[in-house]
Amino acid sequence: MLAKKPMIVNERPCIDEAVNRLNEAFNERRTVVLVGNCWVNYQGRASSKLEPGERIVIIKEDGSVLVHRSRGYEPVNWQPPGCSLQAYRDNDMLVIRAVRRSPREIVSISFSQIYLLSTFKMVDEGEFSLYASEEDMQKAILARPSIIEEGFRPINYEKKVEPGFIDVYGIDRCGRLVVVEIKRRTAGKDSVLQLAKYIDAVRASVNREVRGILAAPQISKEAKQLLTSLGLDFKRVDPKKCSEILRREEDKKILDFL
Amino acid sequence: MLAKKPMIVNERPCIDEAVNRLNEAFNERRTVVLVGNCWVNYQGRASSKLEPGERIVIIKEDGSVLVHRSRGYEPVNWQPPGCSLQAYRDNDMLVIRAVRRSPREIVSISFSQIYLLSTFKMVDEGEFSLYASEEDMQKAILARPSIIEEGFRPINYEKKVEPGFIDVYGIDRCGRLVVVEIKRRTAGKDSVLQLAKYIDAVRASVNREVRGILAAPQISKEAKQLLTSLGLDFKRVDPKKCSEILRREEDKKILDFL
DNA sequence: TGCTAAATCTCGAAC
DNA sequence: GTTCGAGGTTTAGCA
Repeated sequence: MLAKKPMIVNERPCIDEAVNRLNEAFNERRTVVLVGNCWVNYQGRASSKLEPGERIVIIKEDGSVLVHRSRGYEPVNWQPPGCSLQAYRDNDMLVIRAVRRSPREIVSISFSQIYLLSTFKMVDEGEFSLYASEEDMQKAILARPSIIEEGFRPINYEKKVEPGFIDVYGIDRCGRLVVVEIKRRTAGKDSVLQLAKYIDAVRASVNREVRGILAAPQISKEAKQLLTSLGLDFKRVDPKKCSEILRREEDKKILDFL
Repeated sequence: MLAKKPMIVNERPCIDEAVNRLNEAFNERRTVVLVGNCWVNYQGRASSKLEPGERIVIIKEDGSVLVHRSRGYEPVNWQPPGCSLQAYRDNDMLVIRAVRRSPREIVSISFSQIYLLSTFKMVDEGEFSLYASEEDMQKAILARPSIIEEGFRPINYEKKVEPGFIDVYGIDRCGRLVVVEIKRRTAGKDSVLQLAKYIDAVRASVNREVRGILAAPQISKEAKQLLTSLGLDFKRVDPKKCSEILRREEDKKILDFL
């Protein structure tokens, strides 16, 4: 929190004070946390109406708006970043209007009571890193192809074919072409169909035997059946082990460099 | 806000006070809003690390946890409803541990500074209604089949075929079978392929002509091309008009009942 | 519980 | 800008 722009906390502010604080916050791109009794209307891609009740509203410096109820992970109403904000009094209500262009969407929040209003500037340069994404799994397979099977040699990745991109493309120990489809979570039928589409595309362009391998931590029962019926293979690949392998590969590179 | 369990607001509380307030809130299932400087670790389906910075943390009465950065709609870290919560002191840090079983996941939030801590009970019985979902569009088409085309007669919906469920299944004015695939938003190539799969499944089971209609508010250019090349049709259907039609049908039912 | 399909999905990257 | 794919997706519905 910047010392020169400290946090402002108001308990049970009157409407006019809240209007001033909010518009000041919108102008200065301060973050807003608001707790109170409100109802919400939304019109845009769909329409919704939320009857009165006590909620938490967060308005961020980038213009994103979140209306949270007492339960659940998801906001009941929201507006993504970049919308224009306005607060005003309407009789005995505080109204916040958040408008997004393209697609045009309007969220209107009307407060009959405000229990808490706080505005502040958040300083946050901290880096966020997520391990074992699908990309990490791909990197790990390229760095250590034996994850797929002994003798597998990648020759390409993100290879473009008609329906999309092949995660990893290579040759097995017998010289057959291999299309590898990677999923970082349980593979479903959609993954099998995706792999099948890629294989069809490859078969249409080369006159050789083409194998398909679905690499994922798990596979659903139905997907397994479909995969088998199509003559394709499944290889269990653990995302955690992939991130460990990547870490080791990074270490190796540093050693090689020294 | 219940009068007997009023909102508690602490600005810059010390760690021990925050620990007490938090555990009290967890026990009493009070909602928590916390603003401060923290770092976050996550381990579960994946792993993540968030370096220190100022964030907003919301902990709801159902045990859901949200860590929000200064920007964006999505929380950077979270825990879905039903996780077990614990707050404790670790040297000069306030630590909040949120553990979920099945899948086992742990989010650990460590605060070096707390600017605002507020706990309260939210009373929220307000109803939420969203208009014009895909289901509403389906209902509207069943109630007024002419939305699709004159002479269209539905004979089934959510009909099971091998790859999934056909939204609406019927017969056109010439007696040809019709498979209708509904999308409440701009239809893409995936929608066309989904429709094509259903049609293939129907064609495999009956020895009759089968038409396919994609019903959506819009269709992407690529999807339109694919659709045309497959000899299928597109019918613009406005979700808003569907909800109006549904409303009128509801009115009619009430009138019929009276 | 597990799986499937939808979402005001969001978000980011590629075209 | 649009389009496409991934997500710790979440959520609801159903076998």
